[in-house]
Amino acid sequence: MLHTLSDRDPITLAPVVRPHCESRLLHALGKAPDASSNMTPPLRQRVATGTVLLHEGAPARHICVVQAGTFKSAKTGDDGYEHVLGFSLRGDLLGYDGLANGAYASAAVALEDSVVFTLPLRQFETLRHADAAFDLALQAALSQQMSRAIELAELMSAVAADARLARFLLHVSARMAEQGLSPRRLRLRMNRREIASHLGVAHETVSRCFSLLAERGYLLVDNREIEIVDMDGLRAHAHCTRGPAEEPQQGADPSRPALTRSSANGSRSRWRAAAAA
Amino acid sequence: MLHTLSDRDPITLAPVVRPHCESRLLHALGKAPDASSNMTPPLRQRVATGTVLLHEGAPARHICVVQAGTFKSAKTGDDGYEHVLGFSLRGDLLGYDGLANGAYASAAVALEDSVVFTLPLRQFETLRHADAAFDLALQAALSQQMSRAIELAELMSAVAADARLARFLLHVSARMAEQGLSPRRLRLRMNRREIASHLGVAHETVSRCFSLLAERGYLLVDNREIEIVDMDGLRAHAHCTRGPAEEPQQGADPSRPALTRSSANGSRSRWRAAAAA
DNA sequence: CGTAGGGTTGACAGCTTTCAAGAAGTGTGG
DNA sequence: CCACACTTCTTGAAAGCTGTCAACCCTACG
Repeated sequence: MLHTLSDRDPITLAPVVRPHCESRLLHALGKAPDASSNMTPPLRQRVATGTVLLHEGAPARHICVVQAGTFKSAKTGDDGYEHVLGFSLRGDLLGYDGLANGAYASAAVALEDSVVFTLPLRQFETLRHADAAFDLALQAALSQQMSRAIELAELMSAVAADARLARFLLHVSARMAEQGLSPRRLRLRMNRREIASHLGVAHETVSRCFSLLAERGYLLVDNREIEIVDMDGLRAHAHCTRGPAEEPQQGADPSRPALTRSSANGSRSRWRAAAAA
Repeated sequence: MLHTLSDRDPITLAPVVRPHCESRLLHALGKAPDASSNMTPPLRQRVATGTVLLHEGAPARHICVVQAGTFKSAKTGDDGYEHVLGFSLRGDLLGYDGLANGAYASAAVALEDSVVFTLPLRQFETLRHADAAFDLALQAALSQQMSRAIELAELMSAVAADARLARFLLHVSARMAEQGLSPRRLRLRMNRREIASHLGVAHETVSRCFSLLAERGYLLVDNREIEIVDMDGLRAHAHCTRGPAEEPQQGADPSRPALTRSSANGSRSRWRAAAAA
């Protein structure tokens, strides 16, 4: 169930070359399209769930921009442990870490069916010098990426596991909002183990923290479907550097009965939140 | 004891404008100097220990390149907790995270008397387009920075505190080696609290881990003077994702008596390592 | 229908944090 | 030069949280 793209032939699944792709690339990078597309258009490439788009350690020959979908960036240690560095959405660059050493420093794996623009490095350089708009968009994307790296470093810093998870969810929520989606209803593309690896905790702990945040009344949890019902509460919980968020009054708020036990019964009430008892 | 540079007048301490500074900048960025310096030279600026070179949240008007010395990048939370994001040495860029949002995402503070090149953003853009060598050097530095960010994210990931410290020391060692300095004798420019913040642990834990690594015979520790005496052992200790490095035989190796108790007696034997008892 | 993978929860050992105190280093002023 | 204050570093003890091991439920899939 895990496809891989050969390094020699990175366009394996469904290469679709379209006119005006460059404008779309610029759009994906967050800039208004530029009419001066006199370059050969970049390749638009579909990537199926589970596909390894970039292999860690492989010679870096391409730079990719996520146009749709979700990727995880991961690095596998000598002991086989996979460390998830981050998740990439529309507009994010993949493979840029390969410029320095000529080889990708991390792998990129599609977590859902996705679409990327693929630029050979040579074309990448050419584009940068020929198209000012592209260069600016790139520059901005890079800087953004850098701030995001900082933000994510903060996420993993000296806090309790539940606060980390809260920050992670707020981060995801913010990115959803950036793309015009609902910041409250999240559909996580990654499993618990990947979240755990990203946050630097055990996957069981992630599970427990989801339960805790649900108990507190901040979330409704149904597997990967998350609904944030108390954004401020979640934010408060995320802010506490240490300790359980300065005495949350009582364990569970009686005024907010909230549902419990995932998938107890049918249709819509599969949410997990707090035990009424 | 904490100087700050005004945002309006960033050249406060000892502005020294020299000819051919651009070549030196390129050199600092890791590239061979280019003879075609027809630009106004960037400003070379001395920064005293403790000076805040870039203020978090301040409008981003400059990009700096570290020419000599050490800086810490830090972000202060709403609760006043300072999170140390990383340490910057010669060739590293400071302030690049400000390009995206127009304001610096993190502060940069000198940990020792240092020297930086300061480029106004406008000049920065001009330089990039006019000087291909500069642009390439910048690109490489950015990519390097990105890989470094990944590396550091790895450092903080799901491992025990002692392994984190081991990784951190190996990281510092490698950077020292990059600059032609000894990879074994390290002179840390940051205090325990800053290391702790960077690693995401309590500063007491850092202290204890130093003691542990010294006990194991990997290090000699005298405050901020560190000597790595068993690089392979340290590396092995850093590699273990979890657990105390698969049974280190016994607590202390009798064949390596090693010194103990810092500053017990005079001259050179102030190293701390293992209790002989 | 059986298997495999994902998610949740419990129990316990272990590590880390926190609180507290002491030792050592640094800088200032008398 | 010494005393003093302040910061940094180290160490101890107790409490808390997290990791590990294990079991269970559910869904997807062959």
